[in-house]
Amino acid sequence: MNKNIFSQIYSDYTQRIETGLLKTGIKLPSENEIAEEYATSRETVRKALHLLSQNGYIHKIRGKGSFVLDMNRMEFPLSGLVSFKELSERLGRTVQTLVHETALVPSTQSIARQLKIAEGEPVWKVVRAREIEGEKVILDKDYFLASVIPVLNEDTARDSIYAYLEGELSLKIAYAKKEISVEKVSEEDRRLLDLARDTHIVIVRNYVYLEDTTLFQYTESRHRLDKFQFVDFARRNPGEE
Amino acid sequence: MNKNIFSQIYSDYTQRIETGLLKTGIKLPSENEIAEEYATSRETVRKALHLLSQNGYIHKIRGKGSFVLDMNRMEFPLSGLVSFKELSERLGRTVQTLVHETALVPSTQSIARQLKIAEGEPVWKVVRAREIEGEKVILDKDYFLASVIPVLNEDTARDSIYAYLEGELSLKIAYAKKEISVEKVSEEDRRLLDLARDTHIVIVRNYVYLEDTTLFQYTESRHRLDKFQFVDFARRNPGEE
DNA sequence: CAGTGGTCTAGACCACCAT
DNA sequence: TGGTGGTCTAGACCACTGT
Repeated sequence: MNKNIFSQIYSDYTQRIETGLLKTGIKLPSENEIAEEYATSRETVRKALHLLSQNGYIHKIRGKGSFVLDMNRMEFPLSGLVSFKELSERLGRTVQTLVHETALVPSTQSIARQLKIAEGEPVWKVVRAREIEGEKVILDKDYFLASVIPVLNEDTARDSIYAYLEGELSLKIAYAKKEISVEKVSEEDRRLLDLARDTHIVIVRNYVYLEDTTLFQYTESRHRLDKFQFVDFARRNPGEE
Repeated sequence: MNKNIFSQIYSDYTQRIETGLLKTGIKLPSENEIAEEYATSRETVRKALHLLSQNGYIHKIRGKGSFVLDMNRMEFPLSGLVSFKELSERLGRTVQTLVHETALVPSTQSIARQLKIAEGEPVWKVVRAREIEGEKVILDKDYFLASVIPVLNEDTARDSIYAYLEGELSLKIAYAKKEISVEKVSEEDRRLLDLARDTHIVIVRNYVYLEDTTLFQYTESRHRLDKFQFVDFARRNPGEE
């Protein structure tokens, strides 16, 4: 797929680790051996192994080697930039998406502030409820810059907007900022989700940026308390000690 | 401090960005210029810039240059491996720590499972309530492998255990796994925190590993709903597209 | 001691952006 | 066209681990 040697090595190993072909604790071949195997230089191999290490797949120990970590990678509900569709496939659960709204609307004051645009500038508003095993537990409210996305219909909203953006529009998503907090349930939450007597709801605010640093999407993902989980892997940085 | 050239460059720039000396949107010198400035090779500079990019300080654009990002770095309450003490200093708030317990105890079944040790193996148990602006809103329950930490007294618990571990014991913390969820409040929560009529509480479970992949600490950080916030920065990986 | 990963070099070629 | 970052090379030396 990707012609870069280092990302080929990276995905070869992520695959082997995710499928269980390489199990927890297993020692990888040495950097020199992998370099020889791929007929490349050691620095290129190191680039791939560094990425594996950053993402919690392996841990490198000087003088010893690189070892596969056990990070329960199957349950990464919100880490990184993975979309709901990809997630539900990974989890293999009975999930369904109910699209409540797909419309091109002028941005409200609140949304304009989140997306750092002028009030009234057009945005695509998409409201979707996520049903897991028969219960509506997540409410996703997405807002996309209309200047970046020409058309958006309900079918793509039900399927995967990200596949459409990256596939057909070939928009390049670069990075995102996520904020998690807990707030009081709104009237809309009560109407569109199965909440019983809940008083609070987890809110994940997601700001997504393109390669050219344009902020093009703001998402508010509202999760019922008992169905929320977030997993994060972090490494100690050089500057922090 | 650190004799590595790349981490020197890294911390030079994190400092300049954090202090506002380099503001959002500013273009960094080109990689060749920085290399010349530090009398080093371009690949070494690239290593530093890559780290800056991974941690949300800058964004690199091919053909254009590297630019400082605005990631509101002052409010990173839980990202990475930063400790409460470091945080409170950064936030500059009125914070206080109440140590409720500092004891060497045999591990219970539950704790033994979390730390993957045999039931009964000795662990240091530290229970601390965190008071922010007069309200007790966070309850931290730490468990450390006693085989790794010989002594631990209440003074270090009140100050910073991490400074003690990394400074005096020179333990090297390598990575951590964090899990965030929301659960029902416990009787202990009610006793040690200012909760009013809250029914739920945010729980951050933190598993901390050393350089040799030993799991040596398990922490349960229990946050009052309204005082909890988590911020995360994520980049798109090569394998994900 | 040989083998491992960690850092660094001085080049090279490519893809993209501005002019 | 010249400048930028992205990838890659073929070496070098160092720090650490094992035997």
